[in-house]
Amino acid sequence: MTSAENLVKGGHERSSCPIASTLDILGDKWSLILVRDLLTGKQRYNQFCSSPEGVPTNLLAARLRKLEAQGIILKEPYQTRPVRYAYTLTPAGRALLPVLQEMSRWANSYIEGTWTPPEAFMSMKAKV
Amino acid sequence: MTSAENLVKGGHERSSCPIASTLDILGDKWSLILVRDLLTGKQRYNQFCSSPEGVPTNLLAARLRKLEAQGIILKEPYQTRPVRYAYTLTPAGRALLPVLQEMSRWANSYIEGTWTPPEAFMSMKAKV
DNA sequence: TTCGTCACTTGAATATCACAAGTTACTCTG
DNA sequence: CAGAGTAACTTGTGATATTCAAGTGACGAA
Repeated sequence: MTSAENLVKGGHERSSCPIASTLDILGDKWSLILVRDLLTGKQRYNQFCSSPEGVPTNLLAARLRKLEAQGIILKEPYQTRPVRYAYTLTPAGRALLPVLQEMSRWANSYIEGTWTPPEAFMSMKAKV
Repeated sequence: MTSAENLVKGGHERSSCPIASTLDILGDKWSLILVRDLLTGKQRYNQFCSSPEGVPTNLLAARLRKLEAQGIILKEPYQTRPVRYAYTLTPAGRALLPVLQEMSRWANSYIEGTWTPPEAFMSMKAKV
């Protein structure tokens, strides 16, 4: 059972369709890229910046803010002096793993030239 | 094995990551809504228009064109006088079913108020 | 004191979006 | 045959979002 504090905060959904609602929250070019990076161990602003897709830094900041507000990621300082932040996935964020795995499977089958993710990623189980 | 004619035509991908490549093709607010409608039996322009999300007609036309160009959907006249068109999914399009199923599962667990899709949809197998 | 790094902001140009209205081709009704 | 209706779009306009480049502030190291 999913308790209330694990729920994502949607804004103004277009409909109650689960697919449409998911897209309202994650349906853009960058959000799921960030979730991918977080699932594969990246935690810091600079690490996201240096992913091969090259997210513009203002969009990165905006997306991180939005995903945090929605309860998909968590921002915490992991040191003071100077203060540095680590971003991590909430249970809701980690639960997106199967979506990304299916996307990978699809791309590997239907888009030429996509690399196959590490076996570790494809066989990973979301521990929520 | 997937033969060449079943492959999707990506434009200029940001990277060879299968997730990023998928998002380059489908990472917007409307494309997967259309795939959902097609998977659930809708075939015509007006039917897409009347989905509860209310896609603007200019975007609908643009997305249909794009998805057709990418090889995810097929546009065929199903009658002449007057000519009327039916849109259907290609094998690549049908293969997106598991992605949508996982999105539904995620939304049902983590977004409050989403309706659960018909059992028929959730247990459907993509016959590619 | 100057340099570099991290984590962002700001600004300007461009692209995309939503909303409303119009168009074309045809059929159907009276 | 005039007028209304429907399907499948297209066009125009203003708002919003995205990209690209550059700048900022806090700190730490040399």
